[in-house]
Amino acid sequence: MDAIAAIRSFNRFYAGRIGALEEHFLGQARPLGEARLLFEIGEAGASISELRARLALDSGYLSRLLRRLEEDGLVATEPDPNDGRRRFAVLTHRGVEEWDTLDRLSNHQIEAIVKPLGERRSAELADALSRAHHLVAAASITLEVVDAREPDAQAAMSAYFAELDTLFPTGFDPGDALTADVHAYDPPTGAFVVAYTNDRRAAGCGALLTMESSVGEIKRMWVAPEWRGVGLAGRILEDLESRSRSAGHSRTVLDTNAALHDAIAMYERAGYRPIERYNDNPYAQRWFEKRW
Amino acid sequence: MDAIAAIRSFNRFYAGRIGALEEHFLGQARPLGEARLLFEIGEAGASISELRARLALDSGYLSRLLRRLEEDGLVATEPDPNDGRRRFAVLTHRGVEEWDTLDRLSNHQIEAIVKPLGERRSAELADALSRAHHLVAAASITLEVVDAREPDAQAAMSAYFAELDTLFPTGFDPGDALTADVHAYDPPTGAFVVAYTNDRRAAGCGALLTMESSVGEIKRMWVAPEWRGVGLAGRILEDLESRSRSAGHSRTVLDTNAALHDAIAMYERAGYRPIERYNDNPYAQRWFEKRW
DNA sequence: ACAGATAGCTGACCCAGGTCAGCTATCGTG
DNA sequence: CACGATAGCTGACCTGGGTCAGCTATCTGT
Repeated sequence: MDAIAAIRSFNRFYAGRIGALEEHFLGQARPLGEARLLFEIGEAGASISELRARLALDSGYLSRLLRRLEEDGLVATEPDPNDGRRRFAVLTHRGVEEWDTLDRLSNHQIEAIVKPLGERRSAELADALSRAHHLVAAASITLEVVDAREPDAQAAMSAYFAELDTLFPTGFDPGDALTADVHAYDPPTGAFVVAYTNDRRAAGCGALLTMESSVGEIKRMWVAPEWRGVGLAGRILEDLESRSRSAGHSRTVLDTNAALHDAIAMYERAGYRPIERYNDNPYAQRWFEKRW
Repeated sequence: MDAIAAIRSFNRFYAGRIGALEEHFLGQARPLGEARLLFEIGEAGASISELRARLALDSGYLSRLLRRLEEDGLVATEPDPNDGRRRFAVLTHRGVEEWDTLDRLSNHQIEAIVKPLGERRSAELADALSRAHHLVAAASITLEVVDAREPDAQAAMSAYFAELDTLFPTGFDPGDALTADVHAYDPPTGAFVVAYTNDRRAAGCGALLTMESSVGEIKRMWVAPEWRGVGLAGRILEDLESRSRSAGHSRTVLDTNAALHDAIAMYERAGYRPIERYNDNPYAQRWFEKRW
């Protein structure tokens, strides 16, 4: 794979250049671990357990780091009023000062690297890195089966319906779709899949239900606008199809609105073929199936 | 700066995702330092001093790492036949095997990250990273004054002349340009500047000489094809101008061939204005000056 | 009210990574 | 041939990062 070689060469180069640089300068004022922790606490503060999760640190190790920052007068901890076991860490005035210093230094560091490029090329660099960032983030989206009544699932479906409402000439009325209908997506005969980003935000969803014993129906296929064009819909569809196969279906069907051109094109690319109307969905003008 | 924010956000994300990943997996078989060293020795082998320079390691530390790899039967060292003080490290058969394993693992690791993207998006990612790589590499090019008789300078000029030869309708005959003429570039009245990449390869050059006591002349402005379009010529020109100012000149002049459209455009952007012919260079059709 | 779970802390310990001074063998130069 | 410089090695030492077991205080569910 050429892509892999490119990524690896980038890694080696970039790690040595920028990564090490940042580490080195962060580590000169105080040990890296402490600096990172200081950064992570930030001006908003954070609960200890949150920090432990975000930095993936051992609880003992984190305790010690915190105590050192406390001794240096950069951080103060206070018990959580709602739960006496938990504690909350905030930056002191001096902590904020050091945070600012680190932040400023970090900016200068990057600026120094980028300065020779001039404004136009810097913008190009930023653009290339943003694209790479977005693509890697997209690649690390994972699909999980959740209960369709859960907040994440409900939010995803709501976003989907809101979008349909603006897209369809007649608008869209979800009716019971968020509540009564969702039992059809319960395993083992159905599934509601949410696509989660690295930071646990829903990037899309899709649902499967069993129409007849040998027929699965795909519904609620949706991808958040910021994650379109990275093949996520295809991944969700594939996931639902494999669940359909596991459920013993011999084919999946789906309906869609003529206004959803991209979706239709995607279904066709995925091997779906037009069939006759199989339901009385007032918003559907096209029906598809895929056999295996 | 928006660019800086983008780069920092990328750094944080990327370091946590790919960087840490690579480190972690490299470090599981054997300590990271050893793994890196193994990688760096490579199938071609390397001299100890080379390794020390490339990995920026303390000589004692490197010695110890090497000895551990030797004990594990992965590396063998042999004295340099030409210089009894120096030693050369090569991978043994088992060393090559482990190298291959690490290499393969590294590929799989990246492949796993990239796989969900599909081929087209992977290629896009690779493209974005290559562009970023190239831009950062361009930004870290440094300018150094060298003796024009040195190999690097000679090579850069030769490449320049070879290019002129293909570009000019009449071809180009350098005459004494590589030898007798270069004394004009000797400091303090002149300067020959070579642009070095991170890995000490010449990416371009430029020269300054003193025509009259108050007039500097810019010559031998050249940028290697792979480094064009990143503002390097502008940097070299600026550097030479500042040297000209320091030398007490009140203006710089230069000549160029009408075929070199990009160069002419660059000179104009940099503030150069057309003047009358000031020399009898048979290859020049345009003459410029810049005053300050 | 009590058992078990949870959050955070402490002590003990380990290892990789890194630095420094000093040693030996060899080389290049006058 | 003697001198200083250079390449590499060894010993001694330090620090940061990290793990593990066990402790205490608190919370939650029954």
